[in-house]
Amino acid sequence: MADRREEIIQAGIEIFAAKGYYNTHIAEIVESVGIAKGTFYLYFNSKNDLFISLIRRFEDIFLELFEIDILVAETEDLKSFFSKLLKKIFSLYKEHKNLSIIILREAVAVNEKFREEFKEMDARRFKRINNLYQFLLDNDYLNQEIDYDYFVCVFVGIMESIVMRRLLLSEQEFNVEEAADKASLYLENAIKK
Amino acid sequence: MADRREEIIQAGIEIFAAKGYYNTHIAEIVESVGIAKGTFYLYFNSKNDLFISLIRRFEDIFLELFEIDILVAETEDLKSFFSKLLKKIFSLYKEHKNLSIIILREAVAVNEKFREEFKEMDARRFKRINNLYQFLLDNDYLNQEIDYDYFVCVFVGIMESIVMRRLLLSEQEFNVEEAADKASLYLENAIKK
Amino acid sequence: MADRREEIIQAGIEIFAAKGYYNTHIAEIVESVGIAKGTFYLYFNSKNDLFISLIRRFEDIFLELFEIDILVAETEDLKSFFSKLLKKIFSLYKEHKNLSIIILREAVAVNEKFREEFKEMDARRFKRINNLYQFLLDNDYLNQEIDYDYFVCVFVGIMESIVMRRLLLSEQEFNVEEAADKASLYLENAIKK
Amino acid sequence: MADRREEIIQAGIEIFAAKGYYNTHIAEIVESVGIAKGTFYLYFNSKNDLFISLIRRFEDIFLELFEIDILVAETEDLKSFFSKLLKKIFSLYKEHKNLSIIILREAVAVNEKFREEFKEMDARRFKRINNLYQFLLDNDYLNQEIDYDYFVCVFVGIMESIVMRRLLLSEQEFNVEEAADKASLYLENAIKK
DNA sequence: AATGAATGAGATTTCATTCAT
DNA sequence: GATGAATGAAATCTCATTCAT
Repeated sequence: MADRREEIIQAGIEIFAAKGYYNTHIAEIVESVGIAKGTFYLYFNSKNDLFISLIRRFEDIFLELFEIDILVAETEDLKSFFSKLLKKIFSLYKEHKNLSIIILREAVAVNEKFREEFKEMDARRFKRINNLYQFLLDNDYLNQEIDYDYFVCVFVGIMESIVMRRLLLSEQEFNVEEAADKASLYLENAIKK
Repeated sequence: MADRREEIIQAGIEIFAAKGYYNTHIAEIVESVGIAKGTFYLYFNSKNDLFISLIRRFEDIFLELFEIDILVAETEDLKSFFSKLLKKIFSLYKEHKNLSIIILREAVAVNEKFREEFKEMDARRFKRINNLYQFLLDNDYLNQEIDYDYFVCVFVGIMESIVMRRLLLSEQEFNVEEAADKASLYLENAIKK
Repeated sequence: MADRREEIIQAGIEIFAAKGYYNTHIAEIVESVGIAKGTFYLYFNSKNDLFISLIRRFEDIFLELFEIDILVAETEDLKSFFSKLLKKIFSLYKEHKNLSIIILREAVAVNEKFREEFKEMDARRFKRINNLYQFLLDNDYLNQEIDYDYFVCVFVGIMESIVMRRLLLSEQEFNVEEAADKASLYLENAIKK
Repeated sequence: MADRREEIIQAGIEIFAAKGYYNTHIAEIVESVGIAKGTFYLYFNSKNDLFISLIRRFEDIFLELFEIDILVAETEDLKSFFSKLLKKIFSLYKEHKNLSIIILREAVAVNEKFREEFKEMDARRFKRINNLYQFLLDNDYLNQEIDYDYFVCVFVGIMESIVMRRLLLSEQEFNVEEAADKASLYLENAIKK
């Protein structure tokens, strides 16, 4: 029986990703886990509450991504830096595909409450990307005309567009290596001096 | 009384954008228009039907965007080309902010049916961006390492990320000129020879 | 344009028979006639009113059936009497198949109001069959053990059962001659001295 | 609290019989049972579903009717055979008067789907009456001019006509003994050699 | 006479949540 | 902790009828 809460979260990830928030019913989740409806409410206050937990779960998992210290240490040039970073990012999205679907497709749409949650998470993410920006600045890799806010927008935009269209909406196997390679080429060109 | 159908569409755009598909109820739409519930169903078969109409409306409006012939004619260099194109794009998104919210935030999330509708539209959009790509190729602006699929991903990703974060999720006034300028700089650098 | 009222009645007969009272909508009737909804209400007070008119129409058409004087005049024996009578009856049902469907299938079911209308009609019909009964009695054809009420029940029951199962529910062509022949055999045997 | 499903079925039988399918609303059924609307849908998928269940219930109850083995064993002559059989039939209709109303009055009328359900049931019933026919044939009771299809039509027609007019549409107490006696007289005469 | 856009009461059905066991 | 029958507010959609033109 392990951890009931975790079982529910896993079922939630799978079903929310497959059907979307409003087309997922508590009945399905509890059936999938093999528990009674009442039991669900011992572990979560509401359907809403479970969904928020999934957003948090996403953040927990993707938190480590921008701990770039290790990357930095072993970086020789800008292209290989981006390539390594994107490989990590894409791999994580691929590994947690369902959770990614929930975040990229559902989280902003569902309702105002989740939107706020999402915006806060996005802000925290942006802060972390700041580390990356600082690193690039400090190492004199950055074209001085670049400004921070737009750099993050561009970086996240390219990354999410690839994840969305190559991984989530596509029926073909997502090739992490190739995607990282192609994208890093754009990024390097876009911002190098 | 003008055009009832159009009145309903306008109300739909506003309310779907504000509350999302599932939190928008026919009752609110008809109240907003000032008609009876039954009247709504004279013009649309269902809530679903109205939503689909909004997706189509978006496509109609944004169709012209990638008719780049005029742009092409008056283009001097790659940066000013992108800048002009993005100014047109961003202006249109800003002008149709609510419709944009519906497309970028709701359309993929609501349900499988809309997702299909959205994917088809996305495919048509990508085809049109092909014109842009061909133009760049023909004019020898493109780095030969660039491949088409990723170029479109990057282009759309940057564009949508800026629209999403600067226009839709931000509370501040969206500066079209600035956004087009910054983004075109990245794009030029990213793909020029 | 002939007679609007009659056009509506004809459309009503066809559509009520095909779809039943509650699955027939005024919209369909007026569309079939080629008039506007409002026009319908110039000729009938309500959907109900039209349906009542159809019940009356049935009665008008079937009224002549039990004017047996002519039959009586030319009758030689009981079997040929029944056979001739049933031939007339079955032919009329066949000719007015849709109206018959409405009476036999819908009229009792629809609602309390129609039920009353139907019961009254049934009573009038029974009275007319009385003529038949008197004729048989007067001619000393009837077994004395037979009583009137049950004779009518039996007569109408056999007749309607054949109409219902052979004409209305069956997909095969209804053979009036055969049906009249078979049924008259039973009837003759059942009541002859 | 006994059996919720059964309580709903009993309420359904009563109310459908009194008001007909389209004038019976879920609200009335649940109020009559004393449950909430949602509870109804725990036991039946729809109003339709409940109605189908009632048709099936009718068939279950009336299934035994044509198990004529016992009757056959104790039969001396044709008249007393019919009389006993009809007594059983009429008693059952009387006992389940409301269910009988639903079948004889509503089932064919409501809609195409029920009509199919009804036709299938009618076919099964006819098959069972075949046993009766065979018995009569085997015992050399039947006039050889009689053919099967019309015999069933006549038998069912007489029976249903009596049930309809004497039990369902009449306000007077239905006398089973008398009805069986009268009808069996007709039947015997109609088919005996 | 004829129209048809508009009405709105009311029907069926859904589903997150509760709570007595 | 676990259950699952029961809830009931609320949503979508229907359609006979009206009435200003």
